[in-house]
Amino acid sequence: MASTEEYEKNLARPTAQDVARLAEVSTATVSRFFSQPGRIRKQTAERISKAIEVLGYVPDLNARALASRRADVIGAVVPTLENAIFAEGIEAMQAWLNNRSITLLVSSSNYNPDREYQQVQRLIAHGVAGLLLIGTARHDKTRQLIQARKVPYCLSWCYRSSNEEPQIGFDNYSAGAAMAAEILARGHKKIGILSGVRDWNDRATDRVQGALDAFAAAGVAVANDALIEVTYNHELAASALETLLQRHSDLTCVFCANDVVAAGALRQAHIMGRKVPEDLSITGFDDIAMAQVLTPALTTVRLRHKLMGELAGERLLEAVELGHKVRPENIPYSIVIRDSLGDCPNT
Amino acid sequence: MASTEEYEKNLARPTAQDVARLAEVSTATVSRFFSQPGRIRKQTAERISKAIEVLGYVPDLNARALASRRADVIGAVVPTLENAIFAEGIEAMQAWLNNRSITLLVSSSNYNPDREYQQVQRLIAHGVAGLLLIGTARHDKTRQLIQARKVPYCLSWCYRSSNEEPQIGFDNYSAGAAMAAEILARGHKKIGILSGVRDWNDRATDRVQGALDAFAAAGVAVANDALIEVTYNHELAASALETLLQRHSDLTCVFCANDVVAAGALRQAHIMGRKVPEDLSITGFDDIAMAQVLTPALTTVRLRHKLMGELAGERLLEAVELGHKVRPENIPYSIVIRDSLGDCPNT
DNA sequence: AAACCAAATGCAAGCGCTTACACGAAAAAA
DNA sequence: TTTTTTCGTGTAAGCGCTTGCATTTGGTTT
Repeated sequence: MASTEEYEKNLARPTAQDVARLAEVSTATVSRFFSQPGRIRKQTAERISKAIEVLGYVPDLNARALASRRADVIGAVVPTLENAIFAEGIEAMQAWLNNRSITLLVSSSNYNPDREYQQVQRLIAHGVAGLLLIGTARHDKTRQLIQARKVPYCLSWCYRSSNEEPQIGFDNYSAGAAMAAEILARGHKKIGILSGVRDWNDRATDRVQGALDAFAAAGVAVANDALIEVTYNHELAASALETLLQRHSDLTCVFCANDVVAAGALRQAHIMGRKVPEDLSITGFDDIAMAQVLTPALTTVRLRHKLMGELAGERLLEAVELGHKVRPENIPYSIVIRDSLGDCPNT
Repeated sequence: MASTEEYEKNLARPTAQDVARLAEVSTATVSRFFSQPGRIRKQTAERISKAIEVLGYVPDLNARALASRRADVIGAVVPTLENAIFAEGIEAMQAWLNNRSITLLVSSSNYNPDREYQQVQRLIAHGVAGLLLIGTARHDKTRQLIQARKVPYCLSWCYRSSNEEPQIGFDNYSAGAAMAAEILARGHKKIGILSGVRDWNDRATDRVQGALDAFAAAGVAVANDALIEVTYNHELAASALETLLQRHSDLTCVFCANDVVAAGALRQAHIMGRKVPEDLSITGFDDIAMAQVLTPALTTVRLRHKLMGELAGERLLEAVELGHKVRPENIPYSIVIRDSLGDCPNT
């Protein structure tokens, strides 16, 4: 029965056409009801409103995007949502955008530039009006694609003054140096570093380099084999700390490039019977929620991930609406002194 | 200069039309190049392929969705990505779906049923082919909307045999009881509970109820004021534990309905000088990554969040393609015994 | 009451793609 | 060879919406 099918279909997905018919107006008016409600006579608006209600009409955003040549969607490609800093930032950005009825389309690259390119392509295929990317390191073709499509975009979680591209994030280099200064101020001379994987990751690179340079400037040398790279993972960090202490049992402080690694290190230090901070100091980076609940509570660099997410939403939307580049922002960090960093025991 | 504009526009967003022209075929063939590559002569396919490459063509998924009446998009509404269990599960689901070139559109309800309804509406407006929701508690109108649009959906992170709807998740009630059994097996009689907020949250409700019933069945009463509800937050959990111990200083074990709360409790116990597990045992729920890095390492219920995410992706896609309901799955949990649960000290 | 002017609506042409249906050519069967 | 199939492709009619332009409407002004 074609008629039954059709009836059911209409029941299932009422269109603007249906609304128009019921409200006795044209589809143009229904369309304006959404886009420019002020331009519609109150009485008409009520009829439309009632028709929408009665039919359970939900506008088709795909059709809208196609017809209007713009989508109320902004895209983001993060390395992974399993990293709490990205989850937090993205969550905040999404909340901010949703309140302005724009959709955030998120996808993950798993720290892989090839996948990032694919995801960017996919987001562009979805017609995103703007794009949030993480960090500065990526394939040229990714940048080219974005520029060719003239999609407003910005980099996030990073802020390198040397970079021309719009960035909303943190100066990881300087933050790394600042934490190093705290460490130096407590008299530490034998220092180890647990870095994140720096390949294709400017945040990890800058954090470590900032610290390294600060140590060097103070005349404190960090041996090559006193720096170990670890992927974002507690257990690997734990065993890395073990290696570090085997190589250099005289370390009094370990600078960790993120809180997850620091947590693993903290755990391992405990297992190895090194009291933190009495025997060994450990510092983190990011100030994720877990940092303050660890024992001892983690001294770390606080980065305002949520603020960053909101700001990114705001600036990206602004750029989309005004049609210019994203206004960059260097978001200040701060050092949170808790318990895991103490004075150098040999002093 | 209209011609310049047009030129630039064409440069920026080549269409299937442009590809067709360059490859000297019709747009129908270009379309088939994507949807049924096997049906195209190799030689033709190569011309199209080259044209796509040359122009940097990216298909417009909005137009595709409109014309084909189906979108390669599945939607999910989670309470929040800041909760690591959801971040993990969604990440896994997304990875699974992306590998099959379907997009996962995620949004957050912030544990608010009204927002959940809005988000579902938004996802439907985007034309999602399937929908993932968390838990069983929601507004009726949300369910009605989904059913009216005939969108395949499934509930996740929960599995209640009493529920008719397709679910892919865990039997929280029974898992709660299982952990309670472990606690009872170690001789604990004075037990406190740190629950999640149970209102509109069936997972928290079931976990606690399962434990409560198991305790009762063993003749162990949990005083009304020995159960405190806490929102998902370390600090609140810490102060809740403090309250709990003030009210009942003789507690030997605290059952926590999630790991984040357990982490806060662990921290607070340390601050209050109660040794875990010698003086006080604490159990968690979820087995998030942090659980094993805490000191002492957390005894908790392991839920396979990633597996759940992948399975949800698989089953949802299957349901979309085959046009039937989602095949449900009760995913087994397990108890992970680590250090935070010990024998009752008074034994 | 006529004349005028915003304001409110309708008309209709697409947006970029998919997909019956049709059709000619090549391959298989007769 | 002729007749069927099969295959590869084109034609063209939309999908549900927006929007420039034309038209109508209702309220103001004279």
